[in-house]
Amino acid sequence: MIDPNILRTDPDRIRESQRRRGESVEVVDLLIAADIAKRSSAQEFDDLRNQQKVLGKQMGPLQGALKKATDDATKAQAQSEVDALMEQATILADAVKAADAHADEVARTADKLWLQISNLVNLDSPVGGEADFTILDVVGEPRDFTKEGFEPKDHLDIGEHLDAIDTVRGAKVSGSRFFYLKGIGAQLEFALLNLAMQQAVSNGFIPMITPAIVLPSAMEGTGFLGQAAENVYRLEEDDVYLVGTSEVPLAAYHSDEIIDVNQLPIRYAGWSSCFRREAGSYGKDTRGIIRVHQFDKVEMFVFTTPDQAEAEHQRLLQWERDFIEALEIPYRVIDVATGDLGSSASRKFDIEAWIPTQGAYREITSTSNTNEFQARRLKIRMRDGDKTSPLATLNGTLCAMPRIIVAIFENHQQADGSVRIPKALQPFLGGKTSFTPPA
RNA sequence: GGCGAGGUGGCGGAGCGGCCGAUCGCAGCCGCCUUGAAAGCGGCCGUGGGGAAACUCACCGGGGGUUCAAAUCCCUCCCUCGCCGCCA
Repeated sequence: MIDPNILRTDPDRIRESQRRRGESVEVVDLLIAADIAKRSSAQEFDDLRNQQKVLGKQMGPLQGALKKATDDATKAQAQSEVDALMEQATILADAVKAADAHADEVARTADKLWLQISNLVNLDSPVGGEADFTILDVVGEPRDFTKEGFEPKDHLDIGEHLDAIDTVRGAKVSGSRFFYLKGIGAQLEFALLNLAMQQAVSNGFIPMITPAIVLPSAMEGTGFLGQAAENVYRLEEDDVYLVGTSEVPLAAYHSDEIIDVNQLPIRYAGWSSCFRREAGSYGKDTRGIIRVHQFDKVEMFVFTTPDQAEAEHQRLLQWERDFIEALEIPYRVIDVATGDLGSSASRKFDIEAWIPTQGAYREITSTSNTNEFQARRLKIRMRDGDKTSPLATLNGTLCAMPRIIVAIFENHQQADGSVRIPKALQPFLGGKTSFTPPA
């Protein structure tokens, strides 16, 4: 959620953000009304409760006096005082109960509306839908296969030729959009994991292996139960969720905590399986492993101060670029448009790798600045002197396995069907320089 | 899965149903003392909401209940620890 003060002092900023996202603007007005109602009903409850407490404080001594009374006159006197007080208290108790129930209800309404407000978009983000991104940079030269004299094969052909990817058996065992990484394929993933972790650690990240199942509070807190909910697997029986990214367990790791500002930034590199329902993507990327229900990913996640968030966002982007460049993959960087940010991000940069057989750049990493949005929901604060305030969280993909493997296979394939191994990866593959089919 | 014990402020650890947002110790902060430090002494020392402020309300694992009044009694769920069973 965003700073409630903005709602009270500058609601137009929120309206503008919602408008740029293509989301409800009316909800802002509903929320303003609900916010006022919430505060006034809470005030009513406070007052009544205060009266009840004041009354309650008189009750003890009075009953004590009643007990100690020896003669009938004082006893009767005390008794009548107790009775009168009790009568008042009973009436008040009902009023308190009613006010409490009302305040609760009103607060719930307001809270629910708050969850419908997405993070404030960064005003520098391009406005529009999925196609309205701006291109920030293009790096590397796509290979000219015509000039090289052969037709590039797609990653699945290559993967099958190398006996590295098996989607047929994936589908047999688990259904469509599941796959096996086998032999070279599995080794490649381990090599990528090690390269990614080595880079992350040298950049000050703490490696983390996270749970892949989380409670609703973690999902809610990271903002994945809004529009993104349809893509989340839920285990009904236990009321838990499979994470679509380790961003969720990493963000929630410090939930309900107050972190000393001197410890920031805290950087984690999380490794976990990721699960996505891919609802509403029927027919898209049905071939190969570009869009799958389960994959592994190394994710960078940072807790920092809000004033450092934008600079950190640039650093995350740079680290993503470093990794892609180490793998010698041509790519471009895009500034994602407001309509395609997701509810948590204020700004998002995607890196898209060149995929030769598609003649297109396809998303392989994504880094988001969520400012204080997730931290507010997850109650993660920082202590600066005697002040506590929400901190900022950011996330960025370091290495999403299937898509990186796709990019490596397609971009580094050779005419003879082998795949060249980029230098940076060779130390993690026993010094091997190319992938060839198993004997 | 079964039985037992327990969940209180950064940590430890109290808390007859009203005087408890909570005694005390440690850690931390400020001051005094000291050439400096330690010790000692004095003070401060949870989080959040509302309010300009005075002040006020909420929170003692979560939720519900009893009561005029709940950290304290009842129900329920969760978690931690111990033992047993089962499985890695």
